[in-house]
Amino acid sequence: MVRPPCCDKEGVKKGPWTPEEDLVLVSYIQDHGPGNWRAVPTRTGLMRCSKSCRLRWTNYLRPGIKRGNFTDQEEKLIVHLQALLGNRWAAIASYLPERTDNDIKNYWNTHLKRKLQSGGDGAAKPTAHRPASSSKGQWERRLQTDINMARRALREALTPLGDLKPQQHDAVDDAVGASIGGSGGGGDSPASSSSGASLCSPSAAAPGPYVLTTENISRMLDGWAGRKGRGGGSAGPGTPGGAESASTGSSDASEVSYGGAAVASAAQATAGALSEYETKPAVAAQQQMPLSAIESWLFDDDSHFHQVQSASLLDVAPMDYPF
DNA sequence: AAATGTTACAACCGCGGGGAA
DNA sequence: GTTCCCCGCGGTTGTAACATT
Repeated sequence: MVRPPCCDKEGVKKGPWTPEEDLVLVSYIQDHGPGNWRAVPTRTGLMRCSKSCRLRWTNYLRPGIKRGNFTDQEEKLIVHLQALLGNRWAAIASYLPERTDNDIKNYWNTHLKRKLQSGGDGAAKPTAHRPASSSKGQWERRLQTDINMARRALREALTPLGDLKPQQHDAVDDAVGASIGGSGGGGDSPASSSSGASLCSPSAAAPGPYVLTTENISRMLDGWAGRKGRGGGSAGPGTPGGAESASTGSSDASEVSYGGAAVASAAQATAGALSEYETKPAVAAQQQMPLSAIESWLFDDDSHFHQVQSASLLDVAPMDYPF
């Protein structure tokens, strides 16, 4: 078997993607669906390696991505999940359906990490409680306490989403359910973390229709058309359409002015077609996993939490988050 | 207004796992 | 059972945008 050319080979372009490249990629995926990334560069003629194509798609072009500011809810959720799961961004991303792992990772590194460091110092780093000198039993007890506290914190973070009773929290449940269904308890959600769960796009979910596939893509393409029409682009090539700037503070698509109608409508069609590829697995995942696992984990176990807490909290510094 | 420092984010790199041959 | 390929993940880097001096 001859190994096909790889990223290192000459002629492979690197750096920011141009709108044209994005368009090529999107239209290819429209026709063939995501996957088989290896074939994408050769079939599209893109001078990019397969990895780069996949990354561009999953982190930027994929329908259902919310860009722009993180809400307080999201922020808290990330902090709690990070305490719970560590730097497993893909797993964390599966709880935030419209965010990519890369986005979350970046946000953590730029905002949250610093916040935690400045606000809470050592005490705010639950995963850093590595027992240098404590006995194994103590360590395990401590770990268990951390887990329970993180669990409780997560539950508290989730609760305001709709003053949810255990059966009512749609958005969280959808995300959580899908992710758990994919991960099978291990926490890792191999193929689904970014492509599966994020596409189950909780239309019923919390704050408005932030990310429907068509809007996302059409905004992007609209931006290209707009800039082209205006004669070039001042926005960086890596941010086609300035989707994020258009959506800063609000993800309401209605705020975006649509200039390039033709391209935008083409994009609508594109996104519509894409949603076929994208939503099926997500729906399947949802059907498989009726998302009760996290619920029971968060809610049913509360009594146990109190037991553990009262037993071991006395000698363990509580996690406190500075926000 | 220019220079410098800081922040935010897109993209790259290397590694490991899973599946097919 | 082994090898190879593809894909996904997490860490890291590069750079544009923004803020400060």
